[in-house]
Formats: sequence, C-alpha cells, structure tokens
Amino acid sequence: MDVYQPSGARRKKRARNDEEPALSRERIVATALQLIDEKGLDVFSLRAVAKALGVYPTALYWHVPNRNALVVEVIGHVLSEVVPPRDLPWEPWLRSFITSYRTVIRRHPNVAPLIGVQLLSNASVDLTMVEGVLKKLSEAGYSGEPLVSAYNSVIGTMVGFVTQEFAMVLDNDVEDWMQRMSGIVARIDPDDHPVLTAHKDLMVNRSFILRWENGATAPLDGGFDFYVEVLIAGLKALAPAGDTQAAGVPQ
Amino acid sequence: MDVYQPSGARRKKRARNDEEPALSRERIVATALQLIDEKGLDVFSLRAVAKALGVYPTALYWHVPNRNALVVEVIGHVLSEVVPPRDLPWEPWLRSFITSYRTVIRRHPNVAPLIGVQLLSNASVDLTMVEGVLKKLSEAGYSGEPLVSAYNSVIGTMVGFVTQEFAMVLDNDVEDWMQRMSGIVARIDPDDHPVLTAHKDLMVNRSFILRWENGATAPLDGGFDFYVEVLIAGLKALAPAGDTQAAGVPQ
DNA sequence: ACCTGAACACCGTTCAAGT
DNA sequence: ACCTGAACACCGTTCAAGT
Repeated sequence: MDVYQPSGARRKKRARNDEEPALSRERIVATALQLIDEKGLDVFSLRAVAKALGVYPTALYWHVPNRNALVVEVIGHVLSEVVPPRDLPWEPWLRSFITSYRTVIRRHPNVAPLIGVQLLSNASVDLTMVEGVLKKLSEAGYSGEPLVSAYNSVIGTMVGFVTQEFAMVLDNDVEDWMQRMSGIVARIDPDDHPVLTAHKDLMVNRSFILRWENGATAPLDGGFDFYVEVLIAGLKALAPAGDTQAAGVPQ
Repeated sequence: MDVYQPSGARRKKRARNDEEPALSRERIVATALQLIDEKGLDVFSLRAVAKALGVYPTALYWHVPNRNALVVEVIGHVLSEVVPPRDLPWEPWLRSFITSYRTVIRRHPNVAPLIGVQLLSNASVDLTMVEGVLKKLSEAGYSGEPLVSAYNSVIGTMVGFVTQEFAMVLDNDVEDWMQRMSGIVARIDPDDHPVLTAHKDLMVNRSFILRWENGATAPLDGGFDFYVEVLIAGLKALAPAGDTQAAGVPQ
C-alpha cells in the first residue's frame, strides 16, 4: 500500500491545530465504491464522487493522482474482502477459494467489469494469496513450469467466469433486447440446430450468449459450480506426479 | 443482422441520381475497428471516428443509433472472423475452436476488453457456432442440464482466459509499474512465501497478477494451451455417460 | 436520404489562488 | 496541508437546418 501517497504527505503532527481534513483517500474510495454499487458504472465519475462528498472535483486530486488510480484502489478494496481458506486439502481449498471470490463479486457486481478488464496488479498484489494457491497446487503434484500454468488456470477460471457472468448490459432498451432474443430462439430451425432446439428452454437466459440479463439478476450458479469441478478434475488429471488419492507412478 | 438499420432505410432506388453516400455502417465499423487496432481503446470515440472519416460527428448518427451500438457492431465484426472447425472428434474440435478464437483476438488485442465486459449478444449471436459446441459436447456424452453447464464452461474458458490475457494496462507510467513490480518480487520473503520464491523467475510477467504487460507484448501461450487441456480433461472426467475411449458404465 | 452546424450537458485534468 | 475556483480540451447526443 501507500503506493499513491500524495507527494506532500503528512510529515509532522498534522498542521498546527486539530482540524481534521474533510477528505481522505479512504473516504474517497469508499464513496466511489458505494456510488458504483448503488448507481452503476456509467454514473461513476470523479465529478460524481466529488458531488457525493460535497467538494469540488479538483479537491480529489490532492488525495488521488487520477481516475485510473482511483479505479485501482476500488478494485483493491473489493479484492481485499476475499479471504483465502485455511488448512484444507487442495481440492476443497481451491473450491472454497474460488467460490469465495464469486461471493465477494456478487456483493459488488458492478465492479466485475473493472476487474476483468484491468491488469489486476498494483494495489491488489496479494502475495499471500498467490503463495496460497501455489502451495495447494504443489500439494496437488505441480512444480516448475506446469505449476505456473496451473496457477494461471486457477486465476483464469476464478476471474474469467465471474467477469463474464456479471458482464455489463450495454443495450439501452433491455426490454427490446429480450424480445429480440426470444424471437431468435423461437425461430431456431430444428433441422439446422437440433441439439440447440432440444435444450433451448434450459439455455435461454441461463447460458452465455443466449441471455439478456447478467449475473446480478440471473446468476449462473449451476454453471459456476460445474466449471469449478471441471477445473479441479482437469488439474487432477494433468498433475505430473504423485497424486493425493493413490501412490502415483513417478514419471 | 439488420438490427440497427436506421429508421428511414433505403426503400426505392436510392435517391434520384447515383451519388453514392459518403458513409455507410460498414465503413464506420471498419474505421472504428482500425482506430481501435492502431491507436488503442482510449483514443476511440465517435468524434475520432468521424474525424478519420472526414465528416461531422453527428453524421454518424444517421447510420448508427449510438456509441454502444457501434461497439456491438465492432465486436460482431471481429467475432465473425472466428471460424468453427469442421468434422473432428470432440476433443480436437474444442481445442481447435478455442484456439482459433484466441488467434482472432490476437489480431485485435485492443478489442478484447470490449468483448469480455459486454453481454455478448445481439450482433454476435451465432447460432451455428452455439450448435457446433453443443453437438460436440453431446458427442462427448453430455445432455440436459450438464450439457448447458459444459457449454458455459467452454465459452467461459474461451473468452475468460483471453480477456484477462489481453486486459488493459491502466497505469500511466508502465516503466514505473515495472520497477515497482520488480521491487515487490525482489523483496519476497522466502520464509513466508517459499513456493513463490522458488518459482518467481518463471512467474514474473508470465502469470496473472505478477505482470505489467498484457498478451499483446507478453503472450501466455503455454498457460493458454495448458488451460485448454485442463478444460478438456475436466470435461472428459465429468462426462455423465458413454465416453469415447472406453465403453462407459451407464449410470 | 444524408450530411452540416450549433448547442447542451457532461467528462478528466491543469493550474493559480485562497486559507 | 488542503481545498476553492476558473479554465481547457475533450466527450455523446439533440435538434434544426441545409441540399
């Protein structure tokens, strides 16, 4: 932390009398997050945050260098709510960890697009979390280059699915979009698309692409749980050496 | 298509003489994509597109209803470059399909953040592609609810990993970011983070979170290939019924 | 049918000025 | 140290007007 500490950071006792400053980086970040949670991403702006705090827009610049930095801070604040589980075998540990990430995002669904699109780093570099994933994957039998790939698979799964689940609804008239999508689905040709025809009722608004709502109103719980199991089963199948369930043949 | 046809669409012969209109939706979309490819997402705006076309910003509104619609068109244009493979067993089919998606995005890396964050639908609803995935998954033994979950896993893997791989670099001074990240990595405590310490050289700028470049300059080829294998191995392990490699026990 | 042109209500960010 | 206040160069979008 303290990465974005303003240049003239407090050095002595704080001015000369005890007038608390009206603003602080924490207050700004909290207000920004609240604004995003309640009003949505498109309403979020520095000016809107300033207005909510009752100050001039330019007052924020004393505490935050620019808009991007504030976004990074908001992301870091949300991600800090993710608590890695403690002391479990690698399979339930991963299940629990990835699920807890989704739980946090479900509390702040509008932040999901920010996280998925930014090179999440900086404020959000949590070495303990990284070490936790690496440790469990090494318990699963991974090391060296495959361990790095397995790590990327875990983060990719965790962030990737949830980012898409909570993707933004861009269209202005959702109502119209729903109508159009329903029409598309209704006009599916059973000869050209037999499998889709057989499953369309299961898929409409419950699967990627064929939907008009995101996870905030139409969560993909089943899909997410299954996806996590796919990851774990895949990691188990591809683990190079001694597995947990049996004495593996050393390669 | 033709979703965003302007209200007064051409009805008769096209005006009275053969003056080709200067603009068209295709030209606008092509120019927008070119601008995004060459200058980046932050330079993209309706005004910039108009300037590149040599027209007033408001001229675009005759062909495109608003900014969001143009973004959807650009996404659809890029995704139309993805060609599903033909006539392969489900495993190599999925491998080829997902890889071809990444290949397309690598040609338009700056579009990746747009795709990952939008509820991709509308222009990009490709029922043939959806049917292709469903067909191969049913060949793998899936049907009903598990088929839908497997479908979501495939799309989630395909879009999720690539979206993160090509996530935007938000920070203004990348140089400074690299320094900071290097410093963080250099100061890792071997006692607190032993596995990370052992693998840090393999991970720096080659894994999620611990990097400062995105896939445009630092692609995660190995991680991607591994991730696809994890998906396929996981799907194989979780397939409900008759597998391809052996006569499965009917559940 | 298709584009110009003015105008409006927004942005992020700078810089000087106050206290 | 911390905020006000004016100003600048942008946005997307509307509406009227031209041809």
